[in-house]
Amino acid sequence: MDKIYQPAAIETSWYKTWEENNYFAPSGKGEAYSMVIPPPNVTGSLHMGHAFQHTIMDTLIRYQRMKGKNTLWQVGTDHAGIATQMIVERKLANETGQTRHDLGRAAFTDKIWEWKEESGGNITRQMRRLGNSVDWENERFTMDPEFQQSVEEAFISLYDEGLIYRGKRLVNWDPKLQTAISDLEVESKETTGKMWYLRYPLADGVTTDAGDDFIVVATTRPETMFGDTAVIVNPEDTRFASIVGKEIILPLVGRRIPIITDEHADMDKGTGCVKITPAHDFNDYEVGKRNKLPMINVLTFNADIREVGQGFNSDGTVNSEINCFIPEQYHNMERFAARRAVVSEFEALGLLVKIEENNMTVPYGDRGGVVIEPMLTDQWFADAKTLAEPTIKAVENGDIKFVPKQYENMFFSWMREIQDWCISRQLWWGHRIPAFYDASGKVYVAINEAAAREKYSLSADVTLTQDNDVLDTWFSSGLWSFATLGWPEQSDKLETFHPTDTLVTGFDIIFFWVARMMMMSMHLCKDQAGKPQIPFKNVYITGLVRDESGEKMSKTKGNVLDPLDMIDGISLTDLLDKRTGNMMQPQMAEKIRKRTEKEYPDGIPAHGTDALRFTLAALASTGRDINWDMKRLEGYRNFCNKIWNAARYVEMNTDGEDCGQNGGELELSLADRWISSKLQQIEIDVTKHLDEYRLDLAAQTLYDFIWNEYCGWYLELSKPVLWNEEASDAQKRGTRQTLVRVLEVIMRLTHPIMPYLTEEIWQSIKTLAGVEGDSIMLQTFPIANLDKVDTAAEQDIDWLKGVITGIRNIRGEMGISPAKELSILINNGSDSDKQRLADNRNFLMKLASLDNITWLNTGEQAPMSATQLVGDMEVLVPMAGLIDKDAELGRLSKEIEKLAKELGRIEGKLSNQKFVANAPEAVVAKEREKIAQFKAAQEKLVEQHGKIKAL
RNA sequence: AGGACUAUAGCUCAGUUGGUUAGAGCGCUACCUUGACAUGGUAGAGGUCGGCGAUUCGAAUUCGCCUAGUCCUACCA
Repeated sequence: MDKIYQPAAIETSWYKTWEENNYFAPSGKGEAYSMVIPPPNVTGSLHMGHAFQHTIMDTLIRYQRMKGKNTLWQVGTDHAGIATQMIVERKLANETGQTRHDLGRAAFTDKIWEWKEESGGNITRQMRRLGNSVDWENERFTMDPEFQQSVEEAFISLYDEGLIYRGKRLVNWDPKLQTAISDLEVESKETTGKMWYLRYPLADGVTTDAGDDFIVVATTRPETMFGDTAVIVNPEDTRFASIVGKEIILPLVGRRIPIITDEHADMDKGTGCVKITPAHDFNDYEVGKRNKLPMINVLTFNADIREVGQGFNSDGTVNSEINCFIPEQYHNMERFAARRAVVSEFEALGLLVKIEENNMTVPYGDRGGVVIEPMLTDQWFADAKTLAEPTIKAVENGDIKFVPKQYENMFFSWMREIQDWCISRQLWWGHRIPAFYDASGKVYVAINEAAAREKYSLSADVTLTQDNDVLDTWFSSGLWSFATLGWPEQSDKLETFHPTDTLVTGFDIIFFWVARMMMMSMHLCKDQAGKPQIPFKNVYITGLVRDESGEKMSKTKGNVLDPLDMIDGISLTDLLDKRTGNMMQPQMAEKIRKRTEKEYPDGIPAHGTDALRFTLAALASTGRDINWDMKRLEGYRNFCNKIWNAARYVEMNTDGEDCGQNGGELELSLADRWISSKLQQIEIDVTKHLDEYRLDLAAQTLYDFIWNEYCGWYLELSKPVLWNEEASDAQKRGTRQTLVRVLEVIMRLTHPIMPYLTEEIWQSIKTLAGVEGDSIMLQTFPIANLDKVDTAAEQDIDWLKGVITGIRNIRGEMGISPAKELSILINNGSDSDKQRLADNRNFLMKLASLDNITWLNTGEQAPMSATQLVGDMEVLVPMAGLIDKDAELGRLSKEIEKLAKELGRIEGKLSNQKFVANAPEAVVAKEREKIAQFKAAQEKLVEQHGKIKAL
């Protein structure tokens, strides 16, 4: 073994071995345990968030596999409709200047498939490097023919049940991408806008009670006024009661529109009069439906003003009666230009009353980044309310649990208010909706044209054309948990692995994905008894991985870290290229460059997969975002090195030696019994933490045990046995065996988090440890054996540590070189101290670097010494020639002061009658014991202080 | 506007049912190339647990209010 841990050398080959031997596939034996990966975008690449989630999932699946479960980690990728289409459109524009319309639908989707082939391997390569033990043989892609079929089947059956419908509705429309999007894809941004107060003249010479021949309405979007079809006032509003039922003449257009009453008008807001534009505002749309108002669409699909509006009745049918006139100077005007133009015209006409600054939130498309328009279009919708109902119950009654639990509230509040889900998208990349239309526009839903003809008994002379729209990406990923297992076919796999056990994902897609998967699964999947099947039992919600200053990682900020760069390292030049290359806003490049040069002047060194995974696990406290800390990664890289070197030590001392594999008498030292005893508790703790998704605590437990107990104390304690020529074969055998077996168990305990290092070490020591097997990943997870718990040994070692630490403290504080061998004396020791001293003399001499220990009997005179107390026993280091008087006085004072402070606190407590009366006896007794002990110690130290001072 | 979460050492974070001398890593100080490891070892400094109040014999932990920050949902004619 090399002196320095070199991760790259061991990490590349083991993954290949595992994969080639098909260790990742379900074993077919034991209880099932399954997870699905949240399918990443097929053309994307993994970021730190993925690395984080994949580490958690891989740790869980490796742990369950080692526990003997029949494990499946379902892997695959998502076609990610809008995102992928945008990437390829941009690429096309950059390379040839063409748009997708220049190519046509078929040629363009071919281009996307090409791009998928080209870049789709990226993710899977990264996952392999991260050590993810997914079932590659059953990799799925949401656009695979089988998956496609599942999607169509789901759509058709929901349609046949009346849970999917088509209709003309107001939807969120992205004018840049020219598609409908769902509520969830809209991001609200806070901005300061303006509110314009406009005068609408009353028709027919009517005046208000105040004597005005006009009313005033307020709006933030004047350009939509071309589509106004009513003005409302509150039915209770006496100010306007007299003009209800009268009409106004819409300026610029000349259309007469009615003044009606509706609850929506708030008497205390604005002027109390509200203009209603049902085709361009969600509230107005509702008002329009309630009052059967016509709707006039005045915008084109890219949100310019139309030449003539489109009139509809409130039920969505065409209304050819209504006057849809739009003045010529506005034709094809961009929406914000039109806004300015309308305002100036109102001003010119003397109809602009005032302008107010107005804080408001404006909706933006999360992909296109432009302001969303409510747009009246024909779309497909899913009846989310009906679908949501059983999922709410499933969470309420605990069939599905969220970790951490507070996300359940978030889930409930959304699900109980859920709106119908717009599932059609005007894109080319995705699952084309299996719906066909005849010449009259009548719709037929079936898997293909032939099926449609048969299902609806259509004669051959009816021409059918398929719907041009595709389904929302989340519609298909909503089927992920069961469509990947073969649904709608009732496959064995589906039966074995569904519902899955744990879903690990980010809170940002609880609504997008988690909730949808629950709705889809519970509606479409039934168990044998016909009961709706949940997609998963537990949802582990992870936080976000942020940069060191707590900012979200994003390309535009230039603070993105690629997990592979943590693993393999990257030079500054390459890192700069990566961060500043191919930017949407090149002006940011210089800033990012400076920032990167400052943060990583030498690039990023290699740390290895295991260190990265351990770091992510250690940071994974539930319900909290992670601020990435490069120092932490370094620390855990050092931890890997520590383990590596401990293994080297073990190998050096056991390889070719008798470790008792073939029998022979064994004598275990106190240290051997102690470390074995401690190990049992660690096994219990790690198991508990992993079962409770506390990977951070599991990692912390392992770190502390391995570094401090095993390496820090036990390896040191093994030396006095192994290097002692007087030790017997049985003693050496006992220590060697303990050394190697404990290490072997540690490797298995740690393997789920750090697969590579543990496999490498395990392979080189398995024979010495007397175990057999091809790979650590197929070994059993350690189970505590309580027979090995040895409380006496643990107490003895605590005593030993106390003596050693006491002497080291004197050395440290007094500046005595560690190389200087000391003669110490023991005073006021009990019989058990004497026994312990006799048992542990070797350990003590070696670890405290002593050349002599003298036991003082009662009454024997001790030379002037520095003193450390271990219980009542005094450990004395003679001062002569070694210790400065003032330094020792200082040290003693410090100790005395500490004790005094503590004594004051406890005495206060005990003098409180209420405490003594009310606190449990054990607590009071404990305090009394402490006080006695501290008092005795204090007295001794004070006496010592006095003696030295008198010198 | 409603809700959730967070606030503990210089930094990043643990602290499970109230009783610990409040912990870890990194950083800092001093000393040390001792035969696994300087990606190391030993010792040490550093905290009125955001503020106020309540409950309790006892609060970092429970409750209320406040402050600061993050996020979500809704509304904004």
